[in-house]
Amino acid sequence: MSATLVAEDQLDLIFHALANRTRRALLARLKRGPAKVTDLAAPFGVSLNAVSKHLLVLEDAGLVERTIKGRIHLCALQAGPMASAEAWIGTYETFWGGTLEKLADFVENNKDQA
Amino acid sequence: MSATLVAEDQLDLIFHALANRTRRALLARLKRGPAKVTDLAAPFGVSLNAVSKHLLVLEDAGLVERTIKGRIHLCALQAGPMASAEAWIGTYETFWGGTLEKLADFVENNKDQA
DNA sequence: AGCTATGTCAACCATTTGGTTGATAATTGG
DNA sequence: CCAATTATCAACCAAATGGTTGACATAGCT
Repeated sequence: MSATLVAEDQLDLIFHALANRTRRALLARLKRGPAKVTDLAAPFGVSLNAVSKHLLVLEDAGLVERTIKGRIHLCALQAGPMASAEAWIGTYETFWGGTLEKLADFVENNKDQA
Repeated sequence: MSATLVAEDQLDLIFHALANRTRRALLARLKRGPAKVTDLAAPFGVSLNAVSKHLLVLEDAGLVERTIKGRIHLCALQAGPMASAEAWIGTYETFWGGTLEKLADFVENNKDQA
């Protein structure tokens, strides 16, 4: 357990975690459900060890949670912390314009299946 | 001009640019309007040179645009590329739940001043 | 018990990062 | 013209990144 994480510290961790395409791909894979480390590594052209390290980074950012059962480490997506990142970026929406309207449409069209 | 930037390349640049708190602070400062390099550097405990390098990173990501007028480099916020990052994160909203509703409220309450 | 599968740890390596200082180029004001 | 301002360039440095290979501990299977 770390001490209370200041907002800036958390943003550092999350944005850094997202700044690598292998890690983004891992997160994308985890959308389809939890997976063990070997299965996560399979589709990538990198070693199991490399993936193991990427998972540590993702865990540090709170984006992946691990459940150890025997020798299997089941990794699950924890998207929650991404909300902070999205909120930060959200404060810039005014500066690229027109987005609030598109957003309104999107929300309108997806209200039911939320 | 670089060759066509694949989406993943662009996300690499943007998330990396946002993964540093000094750079985030620079962007935050630029919300209040364009500024020259010296003025941008002033509030930070780092050298002018360090800020100069951070600005290069931000320019690479397309988040800052520079207008050179004499010896003054006027730096302006270009938030546009953040939309890609927000869109990417947006595909995870389903996984942290309840956000679509909050979003709907937000959009409702800000429709007028959009 | 013994082999195999799972995953981490440790050491190593090249490159990048974020910062520094000092020198240099260019513009501007007295 | 000279001095000061603005900002980059170049070299350097310690630390972090992203990757590797090899060794190790644990857990299952036969």
